Amino acid sequence: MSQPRTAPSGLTDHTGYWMRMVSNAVSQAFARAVSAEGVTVAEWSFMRALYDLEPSAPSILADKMGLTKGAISKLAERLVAKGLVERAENRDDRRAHRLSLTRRGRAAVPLLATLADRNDAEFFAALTREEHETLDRILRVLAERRDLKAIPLD
Amino acid sequence: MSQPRTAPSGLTDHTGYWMRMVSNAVSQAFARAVSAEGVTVAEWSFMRALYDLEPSAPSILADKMGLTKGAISKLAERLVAKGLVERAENRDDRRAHRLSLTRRGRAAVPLLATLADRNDAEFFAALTREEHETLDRILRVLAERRDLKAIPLD
DNA sequence: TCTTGTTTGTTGACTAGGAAACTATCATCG
DNA sequence: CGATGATAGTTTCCTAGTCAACAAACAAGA
Repeated sequence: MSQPRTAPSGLTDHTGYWMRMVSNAVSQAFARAVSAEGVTVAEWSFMRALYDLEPSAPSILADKMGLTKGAISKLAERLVAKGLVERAENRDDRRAHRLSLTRRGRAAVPLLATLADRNDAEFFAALTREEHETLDRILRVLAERRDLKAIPLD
Repeated sequence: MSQPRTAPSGLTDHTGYWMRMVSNAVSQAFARAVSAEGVTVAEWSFMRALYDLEPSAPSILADKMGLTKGAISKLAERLVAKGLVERAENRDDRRAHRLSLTRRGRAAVPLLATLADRNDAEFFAALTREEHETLDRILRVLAERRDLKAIPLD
């Protein structure tokens, strides 16, 4: 339909390409925003998850966030070092740890949430209300059909 | 509108969150597909760009792909090592190099394009034709408004 | 109980990319 | 011409993940 038979499809012919492009841009913009508060996007995500689930085992977080346990282990370590998260032993099962937010960590969540709100709003401001809703709906459909990790949370 | 005033917005309240989720899933699926051919998603992207633009300077590629010149430098090196890309000196300006696909590299593009087609089709099969078109349109709008690098290509 | 198997989390080796310092080349203006 | 500044790529250091090997703790059956 487009070109003579010899031209292979191009990058921009694929929805996945645009998806990656836009997704990267959103994340980068958000990364910039939260870096002013001294955290990364992954750290925000971790803290927000804990906010609802604490105290929670690393493996649960890994599942919710779609990261490996190795990644969670290191992420938790960074947050502990920053004084935003604390690790406690579990008396019943000493393999399992229990992670929770520190007072400081918990206090930071609403502020970061505000930044996230603002970033999202600014980025998708180019869309009409209807387009935005449609986009949301489609993304959720795709996520559900694919049984992507990190489902609910809230 | 959602909860009482004290609950900060959650991760899943943001479109950017779902975007990252879905985008990662598409990319991962595609990464698996192309890895069978011994290349990564970034390498495919690089090769596909060169397919249309060769011979091309690294800086141009960096611009098209939205990567830093450092990243391109390393990416090119990997592809040269794999025998898929070659680097030539530019007689006029010896700072600038000219990158092109080798015969093997060029030959691989149509096959990889087929894999990309299939991956995209499978992933978005959950959508109706209309939804798919809408999604495409919205993503392109967002990309353009944000003046994202890596515009046309084809 | 003890042994075998499973689960939980950590660690190390590796990959990929960004930021900034660095090198080499070119351009320009005195 | 020569100095100064701009430009093209490379390199180094850092962050952030994966994967696979691992150690510690638990579970369950002989």
